Order: sequence, then C-alpha cells, then structure tokens
Amino acid sequence: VSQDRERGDEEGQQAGQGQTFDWMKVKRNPPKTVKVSDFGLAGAHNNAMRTNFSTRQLTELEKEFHFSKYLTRARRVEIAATLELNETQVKIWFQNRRMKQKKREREGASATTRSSSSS
Amino acid sequence: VMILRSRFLDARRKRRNFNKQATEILNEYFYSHLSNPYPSEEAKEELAKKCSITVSQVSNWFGNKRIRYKKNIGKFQEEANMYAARTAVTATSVSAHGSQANSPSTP
DNA sequence: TGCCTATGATTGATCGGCTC
DNA sequence: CGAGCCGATCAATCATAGGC
Repeated sequence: VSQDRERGDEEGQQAGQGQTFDWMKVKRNPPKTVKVSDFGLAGAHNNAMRTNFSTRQLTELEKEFHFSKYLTRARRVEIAATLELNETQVKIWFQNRRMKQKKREREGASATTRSSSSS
Repeated sequence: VMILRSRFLDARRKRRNFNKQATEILNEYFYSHLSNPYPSEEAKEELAKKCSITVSQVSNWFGNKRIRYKKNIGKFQEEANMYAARTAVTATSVSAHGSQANSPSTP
C-alpha cells in the first residue's frame, strides 16, 4: 500500500509544484584530474574538467586495446607517458572501452538472433 | 583546440526521433515513477519492446530525461502534470478512491 | 533560407558494490 | 585495507531533426 518515504527538506525553498526528490539533487563531484604546474593559477585547486582526447591519443589507445583488452601496470605507465595522460585516465579509458565493446556485442547479437527462426 | 572534432566516424549519429507512441510510453513511465525514475533492467527490456527500440536507447532516453528534467524542472511542469493526472487514475482504482486532484504526500 | 530549441547519442569521469 | 573492475549513471557536448 503506502510506499513513500524519504525527504529531508531542509533547504526550506521550493517552488511548490512537483516535489524535489533525492535523485534531482544528485550532484557529481568535479573531476580531479589534477594537473598542477601548468598555468599560473592564482587559485589553489585545479580541477581539469572533461579531458578531450586528441585523435592521436584515441588512435593509440584504440590500437592498444585491440592488442589487449586489459592493461598491465607497466603498460599503463608506458602509454600514459607516451600520450601525456594520467595513468588514471588511461585506466578509465580502457574501462569504458570494454563496456562499450560489450554493449556493442550485445546489440549485435540480438540482430544475429534472426535468420533461422525455423518453425 | 578546437580541433578536431573530427568525430569522423560519427555517421551513426544519424539519429531519428522516436515515435510519438514510444515517447508517450516512456514519459508515462518516467512521470509515474518520478520519485525514482530508474527502471530496472527488466523494466527497460519491457519498455524497449513496447517502444520498439533497443534497451540502450531506453537507457539513453532516461539518462537524458533525468538530467534535463532536474536541470529545469519548471520547463517540464506542464508535461509532468499531464502525465501525473493520466496515471493517477490507475492508482486510485485499487483503493477506495481517495482524492486524486493532486499528488499525494505533502509535508 | 536562417536561426533557435528539442532530442538522441557519445563519452570522460564519478558512484557504489564486489573481488582479490 | 586498498586497487582495479563492473554496471549504472552523470554531465557536458555533438550533430541533427523540427518548428517558425
């Protein structure tokens, strides 16, 4: 029957209509791609936002991925240095790349599931 | 710099909008679960079948919808009320009847 | 025809949970 | 106890579709 529970409205400010649920308040922490010493920033924290990989970097990463879906610590260090990226960025790229491939396989498989629907 | 957006392999971005029927189904689910618009894998599959689209597309749709909704709740108010009213009827059919004018729960 | 908004897809990075 | 992985999601952006 009743299935509602939550809330912690402390702000005390609301338009009034559709209530504000938790998922609407979710905020992601900004990336921490700390890239110190680069520009004379007067601030203190330098969070680099979404990195835009160059075509060269993507090409290299793609090549590596084809060679091996998983990275070894050594390989990661090497690639990061070569492409001027953080080890974390390389690690995450492979992570995302694997997920991307899996998604593709899944979608492609469903299409293959056709043809012989014999009887 | 600017550079390269050569997403040279973005031909697939030849997107096409979904049918109005599909959008109806997706919105109906979204607004009837506004407190938690995160369909389970099973729910996504069912929605995908009903809408004749892939599960990934259902995920994309919910992902975009959630982000854009919370980005500008006011802009979706009308749409929200419309679907809320439309689905409110089904909820009341179970219990006695109660009131259906507005949304339940009001702290 | 040009311009602006709506919308589907892509993707670097985050979040929580699990394994080792 | 922490590092890497998975699965889901976020958030910003791309490129096109649609309306005027």
